[in-house]
Amino acid sequence: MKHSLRMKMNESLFLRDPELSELGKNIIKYSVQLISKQGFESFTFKKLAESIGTTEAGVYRYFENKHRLLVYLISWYWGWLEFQIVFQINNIDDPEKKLQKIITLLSKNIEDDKSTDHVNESLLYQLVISEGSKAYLTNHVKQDNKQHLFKPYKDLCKLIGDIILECNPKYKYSRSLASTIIEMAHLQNFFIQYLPSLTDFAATKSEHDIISFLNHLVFSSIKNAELQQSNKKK
Amino acid sequence: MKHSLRMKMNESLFLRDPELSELGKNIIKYSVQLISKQGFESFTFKKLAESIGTTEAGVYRYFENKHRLLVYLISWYWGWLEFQIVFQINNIDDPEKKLQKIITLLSKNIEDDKSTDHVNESLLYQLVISEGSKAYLTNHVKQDNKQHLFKPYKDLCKLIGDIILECNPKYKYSRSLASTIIEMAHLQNFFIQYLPSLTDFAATKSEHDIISFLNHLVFSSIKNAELQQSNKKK
DNA sequence: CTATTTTTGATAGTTTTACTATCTTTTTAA
DNA sequence: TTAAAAAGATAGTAAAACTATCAAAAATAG
Repeated sequence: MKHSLRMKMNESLFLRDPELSELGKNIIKYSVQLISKQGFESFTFKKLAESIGTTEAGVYRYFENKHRLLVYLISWYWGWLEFQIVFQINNIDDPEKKLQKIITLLSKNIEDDKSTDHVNESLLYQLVISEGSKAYLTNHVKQDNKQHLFKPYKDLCKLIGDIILECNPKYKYSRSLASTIIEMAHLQNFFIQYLPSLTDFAATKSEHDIISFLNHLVFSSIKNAELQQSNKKK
Repeated sequence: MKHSLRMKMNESLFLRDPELSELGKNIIKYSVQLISKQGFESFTFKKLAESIGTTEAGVYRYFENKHRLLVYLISWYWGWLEFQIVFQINNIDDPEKKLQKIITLLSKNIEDDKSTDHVNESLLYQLVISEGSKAYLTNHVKQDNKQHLFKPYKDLCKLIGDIILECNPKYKYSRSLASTIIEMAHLQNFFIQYLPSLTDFAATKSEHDIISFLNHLVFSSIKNAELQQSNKKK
């Protein structure tokens, strides 16, 4: 039997729920294509409307502006990823193994998930790598945050943070380490593709190197209790 | 005696060197003000021209477009920061102490440096925190990179990476760790200001916590030799 | 199964942004 | 002191980012 996965999205993100109509689903589908291929800056509702075969006004009925649409796509991704993570670590007891699994899921380009028809996760992963931080790097972060637009990201960060605490309940930087893992998995990926000299992986250009790096970084830090106090004194 | 510091900038960044005229210096000065206060997206050459008291065309004589101006400002910052770092670690022999100094310089909001008249470094630091990654998160990274627009960032990354290797010549991820330090010092700063639940520092909102976190993270990883091979097998 | 509501399509228009062009005046530097 | 370079002033274009309106089509409720 086939299962289909549906995210429940924050309603302030859209004017009309795009998952409830063909046009809406097309807006999602084609915006992922266009943004992942040409970048968010050169993406316009006009181009989107043309590639769908509707009009600009049609798109504006679903999304207030292109930034909201971007945040929608990215939130969708975080929600989807959290589900994948929860699913995949479900039967694992060892928190360290959980964390390793998470690092892998964050670092590896994913295949298109057939249970979500209108979203190509592989393209969406590239989109989140290149455009993800633009969701919050705006002068209206505070207002957006008040509307809980970043909840999926925060939830994921908390989930990972809590697993870090399972590994070492005395670790003091669980949230910051969690956000570091998330951001760095993506950013090292971006650097490998476009600015390889900012990484050590120019030769192989392999995600496995990112995974090794992050595992080493994360577990060294989590397991190292002694330094946590002493650094402050220096 | 007063010293004045002058960065030599990549000439593809501008059409006319802004450091060589009053108008040019004003473009730098006021763009830092405007972008750091209102954000890059709402920044326009028209607003800039108005606040300087010149015209849009005047600004276009110096910079091709606002993205080039942004990259100019950010490159200037990386160049300036590298100088600060080289200056401050000059008499330090212990590479670990050097690295600690660097982490501190990256994480702490800086005071306005009087040796650079037309640039307010404190504002520029906020600008780099919020807009820094927009320099390279574009669909024209590759072309920009071919024009060496990101050289100052890469140079800094190499500088830090080399010091990491001084600490432990066998450490395998010096570049990636260096870019992680740079990015995270800024991003945790951003998160503290705008999305504190992504950090562990919501209570104190203090840069010192970021410094402690990064020190712990970095030195745990650098000093932990054993894990470097074993993780691959898992 | 028809009447009513909702959604979409088609068209048009406004304001702002991102630029380009041109000409004149002022400043600078040989 | 004169020519070259820079700055000021003005105008204009193309595209982006919306808003508005009205008719056609589709969904749905009674």
